[in-house]
Amino acid sequence: MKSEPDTFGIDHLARSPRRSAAWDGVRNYQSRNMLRDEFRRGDRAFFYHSSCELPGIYGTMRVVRRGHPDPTAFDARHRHYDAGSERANPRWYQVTVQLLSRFAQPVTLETLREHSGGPLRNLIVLRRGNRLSITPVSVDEWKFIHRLAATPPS
DNA sequence: GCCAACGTTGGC
DNA sequence: GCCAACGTTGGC
Repeated sequence: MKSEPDTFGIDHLARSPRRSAAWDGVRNYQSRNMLRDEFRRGDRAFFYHSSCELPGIYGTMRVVRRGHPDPTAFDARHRHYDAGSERANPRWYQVTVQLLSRFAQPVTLETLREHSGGPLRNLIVLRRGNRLSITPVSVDEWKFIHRLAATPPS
């Protein structure tokens, strides 16, 4: 799951109550479908920092609440307001995540790329032209990236 | 700041 | 349904 650390990074999550926060503001239909339909309580996710000095994976999270309507879409004063999303028929969804682990060292995009011909050849984040902020990760990819981070999978 | 690569919008 | 214009993402 990607986020810009200037807006909401792993430090923000670490300082949130119960190290938990809503993953809101997603305004892409493919990502919305994953938030609404595919996430389950207990699912794990990487926290990826994008559009920053050192893009890459900084830690892991757990989903503590599955998909539910994103309230920021209903708030006319909010940056992510969408008049097309009504409470009776919500357009945008969020999950609640909780910080699980922070990597001692981030696994940078550059490091991920070093394995784009091998174990990470199917990693969607590495795919040219990928524009999704939320992408699935296979169990093998999950384990391999933990080895790169020198942190045991949680 | 630049730019490639996408998604969205809206006229037709 | 097509497609040009525009907006966004995100690495560099």
